[in-house]
Amino acid sequence: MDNVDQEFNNYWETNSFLQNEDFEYDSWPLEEAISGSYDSSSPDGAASSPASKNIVSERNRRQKLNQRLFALRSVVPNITKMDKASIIKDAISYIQGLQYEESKLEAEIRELESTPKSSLSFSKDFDRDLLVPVTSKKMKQLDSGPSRSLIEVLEVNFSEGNIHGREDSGSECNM
Amino acid sequence: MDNVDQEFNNYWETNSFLQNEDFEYDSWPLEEAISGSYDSSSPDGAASSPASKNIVSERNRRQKLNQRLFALRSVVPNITKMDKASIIKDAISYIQGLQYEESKLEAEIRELESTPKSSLSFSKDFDRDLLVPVTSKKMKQLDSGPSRSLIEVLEVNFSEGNIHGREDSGSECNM
DNA sequence: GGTCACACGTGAGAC
DNA sequence: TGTCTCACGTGTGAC
Repeated sequence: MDNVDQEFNNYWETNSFLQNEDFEYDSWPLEEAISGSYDSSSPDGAASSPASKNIVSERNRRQKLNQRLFALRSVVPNITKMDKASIIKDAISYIQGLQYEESKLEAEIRELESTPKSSLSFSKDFDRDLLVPVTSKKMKQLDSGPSRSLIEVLEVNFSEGNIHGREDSGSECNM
Repeated sequence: MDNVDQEFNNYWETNSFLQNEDFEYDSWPLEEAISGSYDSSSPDGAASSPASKNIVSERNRRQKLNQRLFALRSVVPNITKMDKASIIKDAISYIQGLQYEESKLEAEIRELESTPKSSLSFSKDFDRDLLVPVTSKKMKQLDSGPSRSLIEVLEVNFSEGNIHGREDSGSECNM
């Protein structure tokens, strides 16, 4: 069922070639994580390469975007393809399905909490059976488990500490 | 704090496309409307499409990806920044928030349907206020919910190269 | 021998 | 001043 992942692992070049074990100074603006296979060859003494810095910065940005994309992929339960566009497409479908279902659940709760207990059980069961088989009638398919991937994230959290914290300018978690 | 509220319409170049608010973004037509006056001056006699075809194809792909990204942006209610990485970040946060909230609502419904009416309303309201303060459709943001730091953890996980897809193994422990 | 999808480096533009 | 983000074209590898 998850053979998609290995396929994915072959498909994209899996640019995981960055050693991330550089817990360094608390401000991490940008660090070149890739071992430079090309020489700088700028004999300017304290030569911070003018153009090479841009290159590594760009590469870093690109990598960040890919990581985000992977994170998005892992959050969406059913991904069909690994195309960087299909990932976003599935994510959109999934979001819309969740929104739809959530509004429906909310309406159901609202109705259910303000209902005389006579007709309560009837309408409840009806609605619930209606939306269990598939998420919505407009979607093609989506929605496996409602909240399973969050657990996966949690278990990732066990194995690994937080490293990247950049660009997430000041927002404190409230929990 | 972090509110960098600017006019974001000028940031990216062309945001004209992207229809809104109807589902079904699928299978859009691909068209090329660029000025194809690139002469590659191929030394070969037959100048069919030596490299220019690749160029237009690549450009088309890039445009498709941007379009998907805009679509993703439009379905996420609260977008902080327009950075192509922040869009995905907010989308992930939103998805996780929706998943969490949806499971919560589901549990609530389940509890509510199999509960005598006496203690029903009490526990319901309690649960709702406790962990979903912004449940309604007018929620201010559920971005900065419990799932903010999880994205970073995921990113760390990906950048480490642990992309084997082991993450999808079903585990049902619910917090 | 084609297309598809990708990463890469580079110039431009916006802060 | 520099830094950041972007689109672009090009080469490569996988179907």
